[in-house]
Amino acid sequence: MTEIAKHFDPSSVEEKWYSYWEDKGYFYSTPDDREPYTIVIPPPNVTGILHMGHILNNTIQDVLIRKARLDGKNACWVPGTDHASIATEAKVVRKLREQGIKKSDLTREEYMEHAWAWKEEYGGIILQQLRKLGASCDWKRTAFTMDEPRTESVYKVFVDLYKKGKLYRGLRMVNWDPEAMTVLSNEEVLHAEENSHLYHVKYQIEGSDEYLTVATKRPETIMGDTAVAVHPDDEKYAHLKGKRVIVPLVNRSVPIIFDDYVDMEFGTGALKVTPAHDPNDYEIGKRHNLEVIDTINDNGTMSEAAQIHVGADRFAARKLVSKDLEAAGLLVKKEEYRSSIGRSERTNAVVEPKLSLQWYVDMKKIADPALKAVMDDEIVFHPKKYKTTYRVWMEGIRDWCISRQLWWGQRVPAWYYEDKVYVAETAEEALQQAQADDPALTMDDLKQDEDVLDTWFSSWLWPLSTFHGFQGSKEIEYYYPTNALVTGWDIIFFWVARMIMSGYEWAPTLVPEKESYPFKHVYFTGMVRDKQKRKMSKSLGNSPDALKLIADYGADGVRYGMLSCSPAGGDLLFDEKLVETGKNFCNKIWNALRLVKSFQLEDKPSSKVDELAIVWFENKFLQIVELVEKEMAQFRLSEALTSLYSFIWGDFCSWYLEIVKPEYGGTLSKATYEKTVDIFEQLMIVLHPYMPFITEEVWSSLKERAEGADCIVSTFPKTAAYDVELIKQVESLTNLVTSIRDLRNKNGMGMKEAVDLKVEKSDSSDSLFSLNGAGEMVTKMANISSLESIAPNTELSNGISFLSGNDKYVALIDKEIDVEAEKENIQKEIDYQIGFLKSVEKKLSNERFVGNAPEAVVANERKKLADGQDRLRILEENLANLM
RNA sequence: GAGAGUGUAGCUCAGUUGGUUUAGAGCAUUACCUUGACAGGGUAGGGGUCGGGGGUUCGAAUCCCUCCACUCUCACCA
Repeated sequence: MTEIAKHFDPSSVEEKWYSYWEDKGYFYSTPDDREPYTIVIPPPNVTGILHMGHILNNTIQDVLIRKARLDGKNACWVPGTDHASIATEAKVVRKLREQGIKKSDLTREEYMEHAWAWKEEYGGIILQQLRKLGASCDWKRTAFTMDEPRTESVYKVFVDLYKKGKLYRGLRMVNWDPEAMTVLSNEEVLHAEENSHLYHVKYQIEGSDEYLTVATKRPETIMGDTAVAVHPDDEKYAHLKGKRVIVPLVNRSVPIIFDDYVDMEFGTGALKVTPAHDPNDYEIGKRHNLEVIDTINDNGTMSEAAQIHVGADRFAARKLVSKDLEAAGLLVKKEEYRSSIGRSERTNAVVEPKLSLQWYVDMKKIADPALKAVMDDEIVFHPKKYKTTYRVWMEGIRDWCISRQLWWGQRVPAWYYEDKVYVAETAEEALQQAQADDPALTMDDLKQDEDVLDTWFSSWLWPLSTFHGFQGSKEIEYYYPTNALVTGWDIIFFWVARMIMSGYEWAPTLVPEKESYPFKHVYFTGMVRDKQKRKMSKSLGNSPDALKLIADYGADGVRYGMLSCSPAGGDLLFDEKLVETGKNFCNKIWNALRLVKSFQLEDKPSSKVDELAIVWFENKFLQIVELVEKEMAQFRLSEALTSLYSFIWGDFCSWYLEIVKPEYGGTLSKATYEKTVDIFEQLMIVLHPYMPFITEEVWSSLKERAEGADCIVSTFPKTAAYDVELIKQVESLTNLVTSIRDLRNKNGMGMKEAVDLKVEKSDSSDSLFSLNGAGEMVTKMANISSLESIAPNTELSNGISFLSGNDKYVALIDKEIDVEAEKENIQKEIDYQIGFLKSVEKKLSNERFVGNAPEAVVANERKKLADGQDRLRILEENLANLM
């Protein structure tokens, strides 16, 4: 026998098996006759590195994929990365700045060269890291949201939507990020309450000494005021009808207008109107034909139009204007005020409302089928509660601003000539369109839109574009729709909802024979938090280094730890302790292998005990397989893994192996050994999706195998009927063994001290011990010296009586019995039984219960009563014997 | 402002259409055992009136109402 190391060493086997699997092509999928099982990865940022969220997310996907593979399906997990327009651009700009290069000094082409170089250098690191986790992705299919097929898809979709009138260019109030200098979608703005001030400012009424006081959070926008508004029903201001006020500091005369929007109760009931820098003011401005004066530059500094403090940052300007107002005696008061501030998700800059011309998708025109699909469970959300979240958002859906003032991304496929717009997949097509209007036009006359598209405008096509759906590939007909999507709930609107909409928008034409939804199930994972429930973040430094974790505990240990604390959709509190449990579990399995391999074999028939252990375990195994299948079908992976953990640690290691284990120096029958290897092997298959490396390693160590007969491609056991009675009877035996161990414990006896066990004759004890091997099993496991059946109420000296199930046992021990302690124990049990019987009797004496409850429930209560009475009687006898 | 969710053992959570021995698991804790797979092991124990109150029901952790506490999402009045 070859020497097996005492501890499992993950590092030595993980790399070996991963490259073996890859070499064998087990991860690769091509369409064939089998049923497909498809998952597309939520593409991580191309320049990102593996963090805990990725570990969670990708472990779950790998479990699903490996299970499908074992189920004989054609499993295909498509990996890829996202170009992450704004995030990557921010990183590239920062790096260039560090090198002393300003983005504004570069041409678009030069900049893109730098960006691609960055992508080549850092891009894909995360995909290497996923391999360390054991992710069985089909790497040949690796996609990138900005590669050629995906870019082509984006252009096709843009043109298609434009032609269908579902995409337009419009002048609107947008969310402007002055730091990234781009517009943001509503979803990219995060609102939170922050401390600020409310300034009360006096505006002089033109041609009068009277003043009107308005309240504002943003005095720096005063220079852009083009009206002051009050409520039409507000009596305090009724006399101002037709009057005008002088805007402080810039001395502009503006009208006093009357508008329902104004809340009479808030502040002074008078509102300064700045149509250029507030969405509501903009609406008011439209209603009253007000001038729009944009006083803030794209970078957040005051523009020429502001007249004063030109060039100062908006927050500096706020202080300056406040001082100016105070100096002019126009600042009535400045009070503390708490209000919600919108910040850019990426740069954290305070978002500036701004009037701008951008491209939008008209979401109301594509939302309906996507909403219906989820409401009707055509697409199933796990957990269900996100259906409501989804519904509310979809019902109130607003148009999606898709253009961004960045360079890293897909450039908007629109070309302009004077006031005409030509939307086309290529410049040539755009020119053709233009020439239809004016044949004299050349390419030089057309100017392409400077903006790029939102990253999500490429990733929302992911389930279609990864299979080259827009290129007319046959593959999509095989793989679409995908089976499951596994992602965090935080991107339900950014990504999940939009993918569903894109599925229903294009699948009907791209794959008309297939269902249109992009995925059947959506498994929303929670956010990974630390033990103190804080979000894991770089700045807090509370996020463990994912790779170090894998190096320290092994990929299987990390996968175990991550899964065992991850209820679907609920946030999960990550604790390194759990990963340690996973590592210990590997070690336990490893030592079970060591034990099995250490058995000395002999060609002899299996013993009765062995036979009982084997038949019991085989039945119990089927029960667990059924449970695991059920749990996995409901995406309760954490529960399935826990079931397997206790089954392997408890039933297999603590019971099965201990039962068949030969005495020290003894031998095991070859037949039992072979059965044990079969059992062990089956356990490795069911555990494989969760812990792929150790299972493959153990599998390969258990016996010699034919080329290609590997655990990863074996067959998951089928569910089948099992003998529930047998399982129960063995459970009675293990309970009996436990009772005897407890008895030894309580009497300070070691495992080796002699115990003679007597069992009182009864129908149930007869039945239990007529089970082949039952007596031998108890004898071996509880290490008793003899086992005998006795007639009820036999007098025995120095015996301790106890109950197991409903049967009375007496243990004769060669030791002084602590009578008082024993009495106390029995009395405690008696008290419990009395309490128990009371509750049962109460139920049974209630006529309405007996009359109304289902017969089975009543019968069960009667059995509970009878059993309880039996037990109470025995306990009382036992107590009496001690007196 | 609107909506959703949560509250069960010291901690993290199960508890699947209301009924299966007067509530379960893991971790933590306590006692003991342990030179023959594993001290990262084993055996056993203690610990909860299921957030409070009310209701429906023969029967409620589970359904309804109400209150309390916390979390999240969306929308926002200067």
